[in-house]
Amino acid sequence: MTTIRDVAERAGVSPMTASRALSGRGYASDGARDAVRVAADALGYRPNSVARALVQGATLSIGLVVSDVENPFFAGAARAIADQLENHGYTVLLTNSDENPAREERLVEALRNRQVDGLIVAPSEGTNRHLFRAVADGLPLVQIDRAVRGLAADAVLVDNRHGAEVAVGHLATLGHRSIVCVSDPSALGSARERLAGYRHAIRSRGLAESVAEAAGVTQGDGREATARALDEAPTAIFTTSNFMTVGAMHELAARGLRIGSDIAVIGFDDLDWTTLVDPPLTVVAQPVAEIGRTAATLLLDRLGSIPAAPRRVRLKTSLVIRRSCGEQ
Amino acid sequence: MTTIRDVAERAGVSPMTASRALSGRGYASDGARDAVRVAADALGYRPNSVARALVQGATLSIGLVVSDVENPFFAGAARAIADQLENHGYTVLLTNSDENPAREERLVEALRNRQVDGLIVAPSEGTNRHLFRAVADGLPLVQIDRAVRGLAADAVLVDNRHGAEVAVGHLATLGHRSIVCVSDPSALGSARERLAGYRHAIRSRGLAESVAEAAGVTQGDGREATARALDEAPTAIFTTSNFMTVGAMHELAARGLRIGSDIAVIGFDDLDWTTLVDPPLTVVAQPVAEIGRTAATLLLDRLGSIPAAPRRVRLKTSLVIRRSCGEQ
DNA sequence: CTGTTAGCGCGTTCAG
DNA sequence: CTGAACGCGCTAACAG
Repeated sequence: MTTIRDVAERAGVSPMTASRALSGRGYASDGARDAVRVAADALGYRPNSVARALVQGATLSIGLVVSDVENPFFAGAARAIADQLENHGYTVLLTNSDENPAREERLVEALRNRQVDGLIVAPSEGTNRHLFRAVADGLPLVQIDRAVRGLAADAVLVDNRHGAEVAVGHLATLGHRSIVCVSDPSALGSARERLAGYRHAIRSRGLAESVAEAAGVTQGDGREATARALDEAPTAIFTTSNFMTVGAMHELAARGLRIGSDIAVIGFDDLDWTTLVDPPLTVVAQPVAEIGRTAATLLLDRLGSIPAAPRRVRLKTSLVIRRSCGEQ
Repeated sequence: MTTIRDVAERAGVSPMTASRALSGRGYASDGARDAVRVAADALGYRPNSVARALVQGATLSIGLVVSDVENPFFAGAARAIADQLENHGYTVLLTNSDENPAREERLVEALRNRQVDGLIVAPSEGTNRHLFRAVADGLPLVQIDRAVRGLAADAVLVDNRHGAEVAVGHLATLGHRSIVCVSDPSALGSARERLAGYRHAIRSRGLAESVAEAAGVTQGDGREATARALDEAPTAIFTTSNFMTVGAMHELAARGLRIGSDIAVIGFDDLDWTTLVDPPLTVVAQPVAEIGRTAATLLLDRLGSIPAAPRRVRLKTSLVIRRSCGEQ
């Protein structure tokens, strides 16, 4: 490994001059600058960010904790976050919590040991003392998709409740009176809000509510919950996330129920394939990339300046009407 | 920030004893060990991995460069890689190259500056001198999905050529004589191999080959290529990747062509939704998680021992027959 | 504009 | 089993 000393020596200057010449911070004569650059090039010098981080107390890296990058929602957010942060010189350390608070705690601790300058987390429900600790220690933290109650940290969310209300309202307007909700575990903040939206929409219309709550967040859990939901012979299903939607569709297909005619479906989250199925799916779309970009921007703000009051950004969802409710 | 000195002081021992007690390496009396642990707990001590990395010359982090985490194939691989590496104490630094060699080079350099202990890369086609440099410098490197010619590094691939041959053979057996291939840019090694499989299968049967090569790797590119491919009025389409498949299906839907009856389709890569569309898609499935696990394992091997000859692992694909070719 | 000194937090090395 | 000295590669702070 070639160090800055080697470069300085070859260029015939002191390490400090070399450092200044390369970093561009501080003064350096043009001559020195050139000589150092030439030497660095010749030697294939590669600055050691670890050493720099130790002395400067900043690693230019940020930790990202999602529940699962395989979930297209989080993959999309991760992508947008990484792009935005990389533009500002940061690197993203990616981890998956699997919605497991204990695992999340281990990950957050490991990330903090690595001296990340900030954290973006989709908090699992459970004990989140590690997040409170992080905030208490002054570590910039942005939550996405959900927010921990009482945690004084920024959060980027969507109008889950409203989105669900609009979806259920759409179903009701089409004449559905038996609308069931296939929900992620209500422990999740986002699921809870969507559920609340469902409930409010149902009640305000004097309909009977019926919720099948999944045991977990996977497609399999969604399918199992759907199977239960179908006992009520509903005419419409509202699912609270993409994995629930996939699970529901598998169960419907297995039972030979035709979407759009036998039963209406609205899912939360829009994906590649929602326009590929027949009929194309009506969904509540989330602005995934914008969520990621916003989270990154909020974090960069905090990284760059004095702590302000925690900000909670609610982005808009939109009901994308296609044909899975028998529309048209 | 509380350092190991603070802990040592509180425990009434020297920093060295505290270090030994906490790391478990080297001798430490039970008394000292306990006192140090108590002190560390009380102070909320968090070891500084950056300082440790500087002195030990190892960061316990590895860089992952994929073309796009939003691609479910890479998301799945990334997930498996992260899981496996985390089990061994490593953290994954995630980056997206967008199949852009210049960007890939910047990312690899940035990762190396951060002193990653190893690299897992899905190499973009183009100038890969940065990869040759990395290998020359002795940095453990594992390639996934594709391999750079002449690069002495491990690689985890699938039997692309064979997979494509089997797929095209299946179509031919069903009586198709006009089979078109909607291919990713042939610059990509994986696409090239799949294309070669397609060509071989076509030629060995005396059929006419017809390839529509996409301008890029996105769905949009796939759709555009499909539009061109359709000019030949083929009876079957073989696509070389999941994004190509999505693009093709959009174009077919737009033209009102019914899969399975009007035209047969086989795609490369199996995904959530392939069983949700009607008819369900016949595909060449890749063992995504196994690819990731294997890559991580190869890397861990190199991290742990003396360099051996580069290994090239070819994992098996499998033709999953469903109903998009009019089967059954 | 440049060089010197000092130290980031830890672990290696070597005496005790 | 424990401690003291030293250095990892770099830059902040100061002196020149």
